[in-house]
Amino acid sequence: MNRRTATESKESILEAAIKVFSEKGYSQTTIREVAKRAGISVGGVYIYFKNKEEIYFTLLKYLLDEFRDRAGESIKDIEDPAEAVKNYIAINLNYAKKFKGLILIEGREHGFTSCIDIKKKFFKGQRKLLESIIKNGIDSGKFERCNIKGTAKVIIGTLRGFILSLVMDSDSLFSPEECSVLILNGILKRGKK
Amino acid sequence: MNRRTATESKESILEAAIKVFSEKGYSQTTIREVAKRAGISVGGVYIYFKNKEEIYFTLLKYLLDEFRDRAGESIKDIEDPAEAVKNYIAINLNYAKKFKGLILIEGREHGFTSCIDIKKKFFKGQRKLLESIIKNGIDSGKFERCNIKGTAKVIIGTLRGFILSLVMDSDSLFSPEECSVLILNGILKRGKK
DNA sequence: AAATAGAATGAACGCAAGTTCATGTGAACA
DNA sequence: TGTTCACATGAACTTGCGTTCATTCTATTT
Repeated sequence: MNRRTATESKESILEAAIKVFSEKGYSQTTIREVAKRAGISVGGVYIYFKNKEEIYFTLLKYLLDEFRDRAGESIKDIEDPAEAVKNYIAINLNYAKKFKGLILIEGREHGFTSCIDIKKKFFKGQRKLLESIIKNGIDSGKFERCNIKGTAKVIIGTLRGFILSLVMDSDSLFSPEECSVLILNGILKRGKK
Repeated sequence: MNRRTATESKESILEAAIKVFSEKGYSQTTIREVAKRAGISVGGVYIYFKNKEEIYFTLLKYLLDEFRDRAGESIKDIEDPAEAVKNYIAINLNYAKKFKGLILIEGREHGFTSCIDIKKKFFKGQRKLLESIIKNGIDSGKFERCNIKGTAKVIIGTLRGFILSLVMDSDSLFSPEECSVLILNGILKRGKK
C-alpha cells in the first residue's frame, strides 16, 4: 500500500481540524492550515471531505456522540439522585475544559442546518437523561416536588453557564463542587421561606 | 448644512450595524450591507469609522455602558437582598432577549484585545455589584453564610447559562421566575441534608 | 454668481480563502 | 519491466470583502 491509507489520512485531517477550529473558530480556520497541520496538501483535504462545512460537521457529530455515550455510561449505576446530578455536572465540566475552543464556536459562527439538527437532538437527549434523574429524586423524596421538565431545562441552562464561564475566562474558575452546591442547595438560608 | 449631519450619519450607521451584526455575526457582516441599510455608500462608512472593528467596538461599549447604568439604577433602592437578586436576574434576561444576536457574537468570533478589555472591566463591575447584594443578604441573615466572591462568580455563571439558553433555543424558554427560584432555593428538599 | 468646505459616492485595488483539476507518485501485481 | 490504481500535489481559478481615493454633490458663505 501507500505511505498512508485513506483512513489514516482522513483521521489526521480530523485531528488537525479539531485543533485549528478550537484555536481559531470556524471562520478563521483555513483549509490551508488544517492541511498543513495534517501533513497533507490542500487538494488532499478535498479527497476526503466535500468542503469545510463537512469537516466541521463530522467533528461535531463525533464529539457529541462520544459525550452522550460517556455521560450515560457513568451515571447509569448511581443510586442517589443528588450524587447522579453531581456526577453529571462533573462530566460536563471536564468535557468542556477539554474542548474549550469548540464550545465557543457553537455559539454562532455558522448556521448550518445540518449542525443545528444534530445539536437539537443531542440536547433533547441530555434533557431526557436529567429528567429521569430528577424524577428519581422526587420519587425517592430527596428532591423538592417540582415541574420536572422545567427544572431539567433550568439545570441545563445553569450548566451551560458554568461551562461558558469556565471556557471564556479561565481566571474566574470555580469547581464542580461549587456548582453542584448551588444547584442542589440554592443560596437562601435553609429553614427560611 | 447638508442632507444629513455627520452625527446623523454616524448614528444611522451604528443602528444598521447593530442589526446586521445581530443577524449575521461578526465575520458574516459586510460593510456593504451595513452601508446599504444605513442608507449611505460604502465609502461613507469609512468617513466615520476607521474600520469594521471600530464599528463593533463602538457598539459593544455603548451597550455595556447602558446596561451597567440601568442595572445599577434599578437595584439601588431595593432593601430585600433576595428581591434584589430576582430583579437583577430579570434585567439580565430582558436585556439578553433584546440583544440576542450580539450576545452570541461575544462567545468568540473575534479576539480584539480592545474588546476583551472593556468586557473584563464590565464583568468585574457586575461581580462587585452582586457581591454587595450577597454580603447584604448574609449580614441580614437571609442568605446562607458562604464564600461571597465564589458565590457571586457562580451566580454570574448561572445567569450566563440562562441567557445563552434563552438566546440559543427560543423553544426551551423558561421564565425569570424559574431561574430565580433555582438560584435562591436549589433543587434539594428543604430540611434534608 | 463664484468660492469653499463638509458630506457622499462607488469603481477599483489588493488580498485572502474555498475549491478545482491536470498532473505526479509509488506500491502491488501481471 | 510495465501497467494499474489509489493516494497526493499545489498552482491556478473564483469569489467576496475590507479598504481607498479621485471625484461629485450641495448648502452655506462671500
